[in-house]
Amino acid sequence: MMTTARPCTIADTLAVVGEKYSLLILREVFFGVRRFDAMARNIGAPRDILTARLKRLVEAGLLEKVAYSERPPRYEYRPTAAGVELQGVLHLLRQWGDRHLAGSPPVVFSHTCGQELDPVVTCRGCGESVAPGSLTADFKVPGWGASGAV
Amino acid sequence: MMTTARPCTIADTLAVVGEKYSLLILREVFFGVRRFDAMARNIGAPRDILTARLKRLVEAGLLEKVAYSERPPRYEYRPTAAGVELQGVLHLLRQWGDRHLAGSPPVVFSHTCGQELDPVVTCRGCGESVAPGSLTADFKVPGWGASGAV
DNA sequence: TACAGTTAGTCCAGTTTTCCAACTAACCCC
DNA sequence: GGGGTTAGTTGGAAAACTGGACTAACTGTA
Repeated sequence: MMTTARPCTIADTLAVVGEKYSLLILREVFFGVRRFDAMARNIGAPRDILTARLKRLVEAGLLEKVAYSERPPRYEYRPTAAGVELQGVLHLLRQWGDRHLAGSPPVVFSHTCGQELDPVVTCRGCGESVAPGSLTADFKVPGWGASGAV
Repeated sequence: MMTTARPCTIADTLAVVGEKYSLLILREVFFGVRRFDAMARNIGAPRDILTARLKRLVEAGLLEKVAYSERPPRYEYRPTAAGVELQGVLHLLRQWGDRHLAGSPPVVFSHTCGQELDPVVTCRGCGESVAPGSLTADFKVPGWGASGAV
């Protein structure tokens, strides 16, 4: 009888950034907002929750806490390289919402190429977009499915 | 005084798929697991929570509930086109975890091109990858920042 | 010196959500 | 009739979230 959940990196990643507000903290940090008060305002998160989330993100290596004042001690939060790697997730979430939810986009991004950003997930190997059905899953853990198209 | 949170499509999207287990439901559905019991097992989610999440995802148009048995009435959950569009998010979350969390990947995906999938977010306009700093944000709502690099 | 303002939190009581296990309902197969 | 499958529902305890007030250590202004 199967009693544990599927071993899964997506679930593991969500254990780090899947709690309420965590991805919104990263959003703010990418917008250049790096201080506690401004984050609390922009996100609309309770301050104690924000404290807890920042702590978690620092521990997980997505943000680093940097002093910008000695007295009184004051810190700001900067994205690490690992944190920056999650920017794509935010682009895709924004794209999905802009496409499927009511209302006009509150922010538009322009790429250096001059075009408005429309993000596409591609395969690094061949450069083609990753279309549904273009993948084969190979499960490495016994009991959790064989190879199959996704 | 600013009292409301930043208007943001990312936050709006997370209101739909940001609750605990929602993205894992989509993961299962993409693996072809479409029935309640199997989802509950594979995700490890409480059954009442699963019920609530499935309801929400159906209402939001990400899944559709399709009868596969008349008597007794039995339904399965299939991804809609809008649901499938979120697959990229899962690929990126998995990639991030495979890179930054301990343990070896429990699943590996192969693209039709023959290579192991390493997803990259690119700009549809120019085909180049979306590197940090290669974007300019243009805020459409007054009071929420001017143009700036991201 | 007094006083308002800024910044980064902490604390608390009340509400909401989640968790877990058990239970129901409607079937099928033997 | 008994056991197995499937899709939920229910209820009580535990955990998380909420909003607001509060602290501490400054800065800048009059």
